[in-house]
Amino acid sequence: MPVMKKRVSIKDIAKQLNISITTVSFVINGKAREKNISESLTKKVLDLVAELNYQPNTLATSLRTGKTKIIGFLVDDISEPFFSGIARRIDEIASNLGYKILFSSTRNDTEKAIELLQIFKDRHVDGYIMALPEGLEEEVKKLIQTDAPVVLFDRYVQDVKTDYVIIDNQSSTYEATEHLIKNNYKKIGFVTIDTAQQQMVDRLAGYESAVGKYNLPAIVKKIKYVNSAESIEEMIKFFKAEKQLDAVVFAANYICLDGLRTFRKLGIQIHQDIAVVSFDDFEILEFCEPPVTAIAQPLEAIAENVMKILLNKLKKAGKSIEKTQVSLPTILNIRGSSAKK
Amino acid sequence: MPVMKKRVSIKDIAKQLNISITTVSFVINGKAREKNISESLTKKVLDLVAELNYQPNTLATSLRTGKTKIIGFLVDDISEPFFSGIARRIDEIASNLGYKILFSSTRNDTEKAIELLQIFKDRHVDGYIMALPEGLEEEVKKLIQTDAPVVLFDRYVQDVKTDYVIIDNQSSTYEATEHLIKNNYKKIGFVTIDTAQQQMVDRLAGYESAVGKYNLPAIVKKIKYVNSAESIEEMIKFFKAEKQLDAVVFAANYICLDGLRTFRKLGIQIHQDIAVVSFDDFEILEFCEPPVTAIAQPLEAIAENVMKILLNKLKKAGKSIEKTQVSLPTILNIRGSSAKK
DNA sequence: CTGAAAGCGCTTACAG
DNA sequence: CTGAAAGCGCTTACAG
Repeated sequence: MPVMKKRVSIKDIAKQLNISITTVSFVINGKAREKNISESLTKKVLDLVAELNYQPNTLATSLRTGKTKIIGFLVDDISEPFFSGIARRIDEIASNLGYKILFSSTRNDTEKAIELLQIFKDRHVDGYIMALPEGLEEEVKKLIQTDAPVVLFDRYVQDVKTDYVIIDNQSSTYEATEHLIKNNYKKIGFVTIDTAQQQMVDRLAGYESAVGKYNLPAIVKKIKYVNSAESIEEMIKFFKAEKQLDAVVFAANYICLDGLRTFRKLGIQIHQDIAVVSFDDFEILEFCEPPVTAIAQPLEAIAENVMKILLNKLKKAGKSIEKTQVSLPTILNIRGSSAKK
Repeated sequence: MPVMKKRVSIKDIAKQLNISITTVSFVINGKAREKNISESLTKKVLDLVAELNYQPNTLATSLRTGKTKIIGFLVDDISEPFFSGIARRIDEIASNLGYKILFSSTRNDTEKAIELLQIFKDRHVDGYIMALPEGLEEEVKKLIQTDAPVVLFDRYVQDVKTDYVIIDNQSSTYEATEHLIKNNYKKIGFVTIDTAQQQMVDRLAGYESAVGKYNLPAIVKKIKYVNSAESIEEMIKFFKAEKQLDAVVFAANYICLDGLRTFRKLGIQIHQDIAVVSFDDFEILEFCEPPVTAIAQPLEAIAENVMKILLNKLKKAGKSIEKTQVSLPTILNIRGSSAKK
């Protein structure tokens, strides 16, 4: 029968050394010098801690200090490569500093998103990182008003004053569209979703200003995004109706993925039938024939900036400090799908 | 200046109603009837709880009860579709029951894995779900001996008696290999990693018994897996050396992915130059030209079985109950890459 | 039917 | 230099 080892507590340490738990606590928290605890006693405590492999109970510490060293991370779908790439890097940075990330996906469900935010609060996370889901604007505003450390990325909301890290969406699609134009494409479509999300609005604006500048028609399809299957249905109709298109820009990775699925269903050949550019770069694009040109977001830089801002806020907890807003450049990875016509 | 709202506590409720916190606690925890608390008082408490939007402090509850309603989930890399697919379903089931999952990736680093396990312990997770990382056998054995609820999946360890959910690896690769043989392939390679992980050993065994039965040669490449780049280097050498191969089975998704990358580098055409079967099915396979045949693991069923077992253990906490071991069947998704020669 | 009190394992202001 | 004690917000055995 296995013995249920009782965890050693700070009391056990104190008792064994015949000192108070106060002293033990000071030593453990590195305040020995500050509190003028003798070197010899400090060493004794540290030795016993090591010997018994004492680990403070984080629950108790958190209850007492109000800090949990947990950061909540909320996105639409963590299994999307854009989000999981950022999540990965954020997790790395956080781990090195003793923070743990609580990852959650809303699956585009506002109800669920609110619930998850509540769970974060319940779990007393120290900070929040979010690609703000639609419908959560008010909740997040309230959250920010309590001086909770919140950093947004990917999207921002015009009337919510907060810290965020985004990329330059408008100039990215402008350049990508111009790239197609310079390669002699003249009927360039733009497939996006029907949303007020600022980053999508900006991407559309970039496309529109590019075709506008060269006096080309703006052919835009806004999908009412529910799920992949319905999205493909809508695209099938669109591409059947717009046979004159010689190129298309997809406004985000999941849209592009559904676009590629649509092409497969319709037997449309990339480049041969239609040139393609994707907003967001992901592995499948390199496996297409020919590989697909993509606007790549700097995942590492986004993650690093988010963490830098958040950690800074965590240090100055409570005090309303200046909001930091960062916009990063993207890279256009040019591949066969957009080669000269 | 935003007001820092102080969270309402059980004390506030009690004070406002002029009753003890004991009574409030009983009502909140649904023990009103059991404790013979009058209906009218119960209603009053519930009403005030709703009005003030009182949420018990989970930290305090956890400290007191020793339960956190958190489950630790540990795999090599959560961004692999096999793991993220399972994670997704597990998260769904857990959420519905008020559990939260702490997701972590070891990145094939034993040190890091041990550290993460320690974090789980520190955070007092109620249970553990793991695709047991190599080098963690001893740690996990110890963990199980403390009667901690642990459920493994994907892999199992011969000499660790525990609950697990796996698939029938051996017969899966046997069938897949036989499928190639029946389609007239005679020089079938098998690319795996150099490991003692039981699931990989079993997959190899299935392949070997199939080629053995049909008197075909066993051409096996065991990669010393470090990272994707080195793995590709090894495969380039292998495929250059074994030009006679007319088919290949990749033993796992990440191996297959590196295999496909290798083909791209070497200009090898799927099916035309070599037939391909992948263990694990993932989206890129459908985007290949032609699409790649794959052994699909039943992600949903794996997740559901894992959770069923774990929840069962959680209920009977502490008591050493019988170990449950489940083996599930796979599905061979036949596509163009393995069509008749 | 309801409540006072102990205790989960910590941290820290205060006292000496 | 060190310690007794209060308190974080809960749950629950015990008492009446």
